[in-house]
Amino acid sequence: MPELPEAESIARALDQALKGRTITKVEVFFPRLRTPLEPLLKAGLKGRKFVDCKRRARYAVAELDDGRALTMHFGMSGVVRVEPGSVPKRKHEHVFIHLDDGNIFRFEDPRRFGFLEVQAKGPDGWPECLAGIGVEPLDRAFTGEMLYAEAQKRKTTVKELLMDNKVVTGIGNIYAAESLFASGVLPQRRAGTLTLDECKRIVKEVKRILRLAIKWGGTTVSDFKNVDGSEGKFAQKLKIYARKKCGKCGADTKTIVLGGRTSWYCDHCQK
DNA sequence: CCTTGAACCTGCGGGC
DNA sequence: TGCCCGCAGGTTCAAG
Repeated sequence: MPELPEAESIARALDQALKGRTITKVEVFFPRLRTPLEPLLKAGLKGRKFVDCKRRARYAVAELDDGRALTMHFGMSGVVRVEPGSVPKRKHEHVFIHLDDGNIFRFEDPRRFGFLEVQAKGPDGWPECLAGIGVEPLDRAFTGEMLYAEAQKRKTTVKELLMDNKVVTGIGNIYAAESLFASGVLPQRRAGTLTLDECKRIVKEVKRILRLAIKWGGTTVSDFKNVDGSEGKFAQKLKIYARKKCGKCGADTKTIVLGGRTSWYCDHCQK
């Protein structure tokens, strides 16, 4: 599923496709995703206009002209499209939001781990469900010093720390693996053993890889599609995730399960 | 507090 | 051909 680069690609595309469009009808074809979908039907969306769409963590937040926001998360298998009504409904498309230009915003999600709700905005301008999440990895506040301070407090591995949304948001299984590989740090290293220099290197690589992945439209492993239907081209740039051979030295990669997730590494290139 | 493991789902590929 | 198992970009909740 979409990690930060995929959510960013979706949010940017939706900003273009939805901005200024008025909602003419909402249809729901399944009772629930992660949460029930009835409230969406009863939210009074007809006649509301989209103002813009932004990303926060792995959420895309489409703001409405009444101060509320259509807030979405893509779970493991969520795909969003904006297509004409003439395109037949796919099997796992659970929500249609019809627009005044004849297009339909469609939310497809086979595994239904996704999230789609109309939320009131809190004092910080973001929907209430986003309160309490960690720092944005591309923000200036995410520094080597900050990561080092967090690492000192914990007994977990560095990979689990990078994937902890309460610390830093949006880094999932793919980009944690790629960032640690690029940093030369083993994913199973205890966070408390990291030096400040290593934390600085990890932060630098996280930012570089996320920016690069955004540039390539994210990573498609199997399900993910951009709003225009294209695949995430960063899949071709992966050096370690789901690879049999290390993308740098060519040695056989190894895996270890950390926090319940398969973690790929090269014990020659990472220490 | 923190850490761990299970649960929520469908689809796909591999082994038999 | 079909069945069973394990696994997949995430998040949340209960239990220790």
